[in-house]
Amino acid sequence: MTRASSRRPGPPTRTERGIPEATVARLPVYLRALTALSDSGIATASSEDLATAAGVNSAKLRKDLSYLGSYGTRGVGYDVEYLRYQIAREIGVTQDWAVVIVGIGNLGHALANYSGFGTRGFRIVALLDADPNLVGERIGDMEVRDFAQLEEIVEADRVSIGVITTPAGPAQEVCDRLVAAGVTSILNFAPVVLSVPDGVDIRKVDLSIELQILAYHEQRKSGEAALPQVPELPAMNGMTDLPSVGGGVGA
Amino acid sequence: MTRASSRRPGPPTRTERGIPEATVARLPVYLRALTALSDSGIATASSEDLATAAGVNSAKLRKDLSYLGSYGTRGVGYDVEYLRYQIAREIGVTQDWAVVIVGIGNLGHALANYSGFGTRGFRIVALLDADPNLVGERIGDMEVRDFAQLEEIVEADRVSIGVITTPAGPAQEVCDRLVAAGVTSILNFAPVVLSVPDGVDIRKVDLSIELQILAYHEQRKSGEAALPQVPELPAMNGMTDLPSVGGGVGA
DNA sequence: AGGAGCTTGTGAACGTGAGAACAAAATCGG
DNA sequence: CCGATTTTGTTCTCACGTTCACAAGCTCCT
Repeated sequence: MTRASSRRPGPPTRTERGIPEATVARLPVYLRALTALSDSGIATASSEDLATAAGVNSAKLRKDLSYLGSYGTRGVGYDVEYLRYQIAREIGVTQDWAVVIVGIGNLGHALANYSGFGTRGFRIVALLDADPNLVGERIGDMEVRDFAQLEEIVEADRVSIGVITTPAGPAQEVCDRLVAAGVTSILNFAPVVLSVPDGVDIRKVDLSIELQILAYHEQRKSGEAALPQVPELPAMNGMTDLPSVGGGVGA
Repeated sequence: MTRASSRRPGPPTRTERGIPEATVARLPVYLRALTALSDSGIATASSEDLATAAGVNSAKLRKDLSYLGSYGTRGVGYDVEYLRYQIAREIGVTQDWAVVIVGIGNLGHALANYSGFGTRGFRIVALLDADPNLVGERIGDMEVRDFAQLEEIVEADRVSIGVITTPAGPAQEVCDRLVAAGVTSILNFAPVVLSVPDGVDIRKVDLSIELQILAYHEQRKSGEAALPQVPELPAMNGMTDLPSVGGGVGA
């Protein structure tokens, strides 16, 4: 994910279509905040209002928005609808993106059932699984299809985004097939590090990792003193039956 | 999440229990990589091996590990089991953390069904929902209980981590109840910005946002030229029926 | 018309994170 | 026992991200 085109010193490569990655990650948050404000019938909002709604501070928000252009009015604020459209356009959710979900286990099921998908810039065009027992099952108004059909589906529906909700084992193979079929963006829920060629973007969502990060901070809060300083050599006999940490929510 | 205790210049507050947040976020990844190596029967690994398995570069990995102490051997590498234990201890997953899941919709169901939970340092002690139709339903070997019982469950089982998988609407109220009951770490899947008092850690997982970030990059790849430069004033009549972007995988 | 009062957009300072490069320390072979 | 080789731990430098602070610009009131 080396996407910042760094060319020369100065501010982090502004203008000419180079928005910092950290800003890109926040644009969807602003978009949601604007949608909420819009739904409340609010027509204009200051950077302070928006920042509160989005959970960031106002300076950061203003700087982020400044990468897109000057869409505010000094002394007044931002027109909610107008800014919302501009951000949606910048992100690319004014058009619909075709998505396939591969791996219809618990999580794949949950995502497939999630109704608020089609109305948000993304359209699930296929649910795929290699398990013959699952193929044919109906979920909502869709039917699970055979993973073997991947290539023709990607071609027919111009799919550019794939979601992997398989267990860890087959994830890399599924990923390779997706890439070979022409998918260039992948959202991975399997607890493995996937490798993809240049030009393919990949993002990972991992429940176990999130929980472990919380656990780290939690440990700090409760027994700051209960934590032994640095036990140089823990009992070796206990090490083979450690809880097998390191898994994930693969299916 | 202002957790770095910055006191004076120099390297980012090393030693005395101050591990940079970016490093903390990678420790679980290393843990998983070590577990995989261990399962393959590999006893020793160099920083290069580990870095490859974890999907980072070796300099970063060595620096990250150096915050924990000197657990490697120069000229040799790291003892896989030993390092795994040290990281697990640092994160805090050598003990078991009690977790409650609130909101048993599609996603809550999926998480509840996910079997590989108990063996990884986290133990689901309750599935809660306010909907009487759901209360009593069996999922695996657990039964959905009434959200009203939250306080007694948190107290009885010393729950410190809560997972919110409700829709956006009730999420803040659920969050407040969790905090009031004594939960100090929250993992939020609802598509809203939750506010919590100091001392409570919160992390967010949001499918919509991940997809939107992918869409942004995807848009760059395909029509670099198809994208109009900066349309200053889009047709106003089209703006009210924009796809209502900004939702999430709230349930 | 002109000044008071807001609010944006941005330049500059600061802090954090990443990567290159190398000295220190361990093993191994002769 | 010593030098060659390997690999860690750490230092230094650069890039990135965040925050402060303020000039520029807009509206409204008198």
